[in-house]
Amino acid sequence: MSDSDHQRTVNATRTSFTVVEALAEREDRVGVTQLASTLDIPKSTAYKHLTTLCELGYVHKEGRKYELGLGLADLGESARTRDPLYGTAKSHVDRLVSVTDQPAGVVVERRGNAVDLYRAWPTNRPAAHGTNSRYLHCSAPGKAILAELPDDRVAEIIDRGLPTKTDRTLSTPSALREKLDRIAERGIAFERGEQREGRRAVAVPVVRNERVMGAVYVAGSTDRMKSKRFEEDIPGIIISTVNRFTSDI
Amino acid sequence: MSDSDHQRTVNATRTSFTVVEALAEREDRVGVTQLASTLDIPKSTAYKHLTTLCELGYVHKEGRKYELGLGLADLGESARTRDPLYGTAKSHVDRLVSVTDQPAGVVVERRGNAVDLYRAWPTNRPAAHGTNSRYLHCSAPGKAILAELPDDRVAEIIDRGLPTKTDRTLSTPSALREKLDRIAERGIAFERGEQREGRRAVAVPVVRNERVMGAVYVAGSTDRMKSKRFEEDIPGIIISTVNRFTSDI
DNA sequence: GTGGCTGTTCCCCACACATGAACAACGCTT
DNA sequence: AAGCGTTGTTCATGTGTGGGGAACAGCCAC
Repeated sequence: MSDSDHQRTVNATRTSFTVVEALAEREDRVGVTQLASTLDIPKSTAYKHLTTLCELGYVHKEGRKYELGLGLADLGESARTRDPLYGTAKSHVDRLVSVTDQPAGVVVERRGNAVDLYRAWPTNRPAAHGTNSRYLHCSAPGKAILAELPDDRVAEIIDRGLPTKTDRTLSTPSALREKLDRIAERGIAFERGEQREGRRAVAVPVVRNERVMGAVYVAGSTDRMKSKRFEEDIPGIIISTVNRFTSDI
Repeated sequence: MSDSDHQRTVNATRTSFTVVEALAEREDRVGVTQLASTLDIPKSTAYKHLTTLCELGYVHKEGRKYELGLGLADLGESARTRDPLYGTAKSHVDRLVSVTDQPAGVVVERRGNAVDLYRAWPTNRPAAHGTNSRYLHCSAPGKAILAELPDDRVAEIIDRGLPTKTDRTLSTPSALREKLDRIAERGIAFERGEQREGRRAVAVPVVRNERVMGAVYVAGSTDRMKSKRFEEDIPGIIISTVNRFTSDI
């Protein structure tokens, strides 16, 4: 597959994005040599692509080190707000935040990872940004989506590994599969400190035409989400919210 | 410049991003032929790049039409949260929202456009997302940044045109330049329905080592921002906020 | 059915990308 | 301050590949 595809695709584009992705994964800035060696490509090639990406504004050069450029922020915003779920779910997420006085959001899946389309926080108690897991298996919205995904897709994702984030993370295929069955039955997913100690969440998948579009969640610290509120009230609110806008997509 | 640069940069990458940018600018999905004709490139070339970008997850193919993919959302988030201003300003913006009970944010400039690094809204009254101007000249944070930018950069940006958004937009170079001088003197910028009818905002530039890093703003509808609150109270709050974190960057 | 669109594939050649090696610039150690 | 290792940058080259035209196929409207 790759051999025939390579014939009809642009290799240079691929390497350029490999460079960008490498920069995205690193926390710190990085030099040409370092980047080239981690990607196992010649220095000069890395340099040429970095220069090109700089010129386009998607990579930023600070001194002799490179990092992600803000051009990507523009593109990313365009991509997020373009998704059909964004437009329909946004106002409902906002209302969830008001009603529950807790952070809420809407998540979609792409290539086995969770992507936040939109999230909002209660004003006086803003939560951390960018801390949500990219992994599906250890978050409420991720599991809600997984439970609705076709079996072969789930298998693919499981095969890529189930990293352990806390000691409650479901990191074996069998444990995860069993949980997903229960989630599919009930139509709701819970997260109890599986991606971060002290964090809880409830999520409901958004299904349309038998395809899962994403999931809506409400999150919060364990002390704000316990017993009936966590297990019944908030689930009920989310379910009715999702029902409401699933019909009028 | 372009001729010599073309020798040491990757053309294929450039066209790939041209394709992505074209998709970002269009509201609707687009087909190969249509895209190729607007970009004035051969169909087959457009097709090859689109296919490559699809494979990488940065473009999404729905039926026979193409649109931006969610891979860009990931990269965009990485880029935003990586900016030094993001980390330092975020919590202060959150506090501005609490204190003023109005939307606030932090903006940086890239390539003559305004990019929102972070913004937040009061819980019960969430504002529209993605509606802020990409233009610098008609928003409070944009003007705050312009006022601190070197003259040649300002000239470049003015040369690219000053689109009129409302009848209050400063759309002539002389009017804008005059205003920027006053903003530079006072260290604060006001926006009075210049980018959208009924919207007001106050912004303060963040300057470090004589270089402008970005601007922090508080926005709101005209009826929530008038007289002393608009002209003195909120400006004072923002200035003291910015002063506080400029010192400990 | 038919015609005019699309998207997709084919194929070939110029040429621009990938590459290693040479060069220059930095910064650390002494 | 000088030297040396490291890094970034440039150069030169052949070869793989991206660009582009044109042919093919698939859709939809009429």
